[in-house]
Amino acid sequence: MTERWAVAPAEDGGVELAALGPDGLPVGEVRREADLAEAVRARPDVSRWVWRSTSDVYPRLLATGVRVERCYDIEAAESLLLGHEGRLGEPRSAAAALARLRGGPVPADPPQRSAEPGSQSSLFEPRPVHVPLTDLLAVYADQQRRHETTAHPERMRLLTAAESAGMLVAAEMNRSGLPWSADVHRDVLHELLGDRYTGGGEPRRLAELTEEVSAAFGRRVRPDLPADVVKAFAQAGIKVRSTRRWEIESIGHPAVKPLLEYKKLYRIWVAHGWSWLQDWVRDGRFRPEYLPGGTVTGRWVTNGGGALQIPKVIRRAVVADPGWRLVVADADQMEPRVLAAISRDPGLMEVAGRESDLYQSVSDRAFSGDRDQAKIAVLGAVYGQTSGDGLKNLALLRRRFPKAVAYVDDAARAGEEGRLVRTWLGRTSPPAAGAGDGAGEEAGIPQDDPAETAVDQGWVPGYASSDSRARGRFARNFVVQGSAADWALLMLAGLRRACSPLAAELVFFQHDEVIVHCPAEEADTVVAAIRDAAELAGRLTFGRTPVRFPFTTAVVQCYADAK
DNA sequence: AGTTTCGGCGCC
DNA sequence: AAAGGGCGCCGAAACT
Repeated sequence: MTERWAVAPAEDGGVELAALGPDGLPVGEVRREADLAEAVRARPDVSRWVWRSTSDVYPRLLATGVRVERCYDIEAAESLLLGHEGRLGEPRSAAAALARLRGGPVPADPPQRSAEPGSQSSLFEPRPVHVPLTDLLAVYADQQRRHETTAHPERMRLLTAAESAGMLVAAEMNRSGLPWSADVHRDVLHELLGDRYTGGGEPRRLAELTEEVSAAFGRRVRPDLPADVVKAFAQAGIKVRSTRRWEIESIGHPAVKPLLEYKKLYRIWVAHGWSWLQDWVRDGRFRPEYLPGGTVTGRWVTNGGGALQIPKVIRRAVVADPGWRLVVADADQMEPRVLAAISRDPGLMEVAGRESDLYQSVSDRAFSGDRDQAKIAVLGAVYGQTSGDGLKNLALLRRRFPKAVAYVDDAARAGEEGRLVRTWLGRTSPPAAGAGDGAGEEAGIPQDDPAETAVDQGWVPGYASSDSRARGRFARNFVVQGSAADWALLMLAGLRRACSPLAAELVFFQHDEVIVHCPAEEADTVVAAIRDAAELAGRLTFGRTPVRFPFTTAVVQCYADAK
């Protein structure tokens, strides 16, 4: 049974519904019913719901305990299709898509809401322009057509389906939250920072370190002010350009040690300290708001709470409920495995076809067993390192894995030349600023005069400007990081499906890592489900490939115990 | 006074 | 000689 229906909340609080045929066109009349959640609950055989926006509709369903199997998120798809068409930056709302279809004035997208601690998802957001279901269906039909005009229609269909699945996962995780012990968090803070208040505001330990730094310099220095620290070093006869860790850690000065300690703890204090706890943790759950596809590469971001940057020491506060466990799963060397899959480099596919440590295998083949050098080389190839050991090692890498390096080199060249690059499934890089025919430009902003721009950027004929080199590095990374994000979406979708008959819940996702919260007796099932989802995602995303996608999994009560 | 940018670091 | 990619967060500094 693969019934597909479209649904749209109506302006009067009711709901519009339509059954869709295999061709995606409505079958029969649009129906009106009184209640969104009831309408969906009454149709358990529907396997895919087509709607404008998951973040608009799905939280309302979840609030009444209704889950759906699959959806098609029209606005998420619009964004991906626009991107593929090289028109990223044009408004992506359903109302805008409709206006483009009908030839009316295209409304700008509503401004992005900034983070608001504790806000219950998107329930109270200002309403977007309402699009009646019949119009929504016109946009949907047009999108189906546009899928067919892409380079790989079957991949694009998979991508919009996967992004939609990600939207479901995100909405469910937004609701469930990450189990969080405020008591443990406070213990950690006290252990690291000491008492919270010492008159001035800094916790005790930071105040002590400020004294130590000042004593070392022989004058009052505020370690949290880079300008002050640079000046203090200068007065001590040491020239530093900044106070970055890598720049000052090798300096032989007594202020360095307490200064670095201060920076580390200061970071914890301001980003994940007591006020963070107050703002983001309620009823034993940390509830960030996940935004799938929030980055150009398709990686997720979170809106507030910094959920994707939880410091290792703070992870002690992530604790399973009594009788429950956290299944923490981390994909092993995801990016080079993805590079193997997309480049089809025979040598890299061979080492990525094993579950054993990929960097070790690469180093055995090309770096005389020096794993660290191999890892630096691989990551340098993916990130576009242009100096240091990475560059030297890149030559070794290129000799053994020519197709893999050529793949990212080609992407880099495309980026330098201002061409678009795509992930394996077709997510597309944004056009370079000032490039293209103006379709992707902001209205009212004139394009730079090419000659003037070239002068400004120090462009010399025959050489890439620093700007174009930056675009090259971006594009090089984009194809790998983005294709990895493609794969991760499919993995998440599969895992979500496997968990649906269980009590287990997905509670955390961070690029290549997932956490499932489940009753202890389900843990083994979940571990197996993760492994299966990863392998299935590999086949779905990349087709037939020898590349394996192993996970390291740990069944723990506390996140910090997983490493 | 309010808004934007910068510096530095957290995560992958 | 030479800046490795993607993000979010915060306070301070710089701005309007």
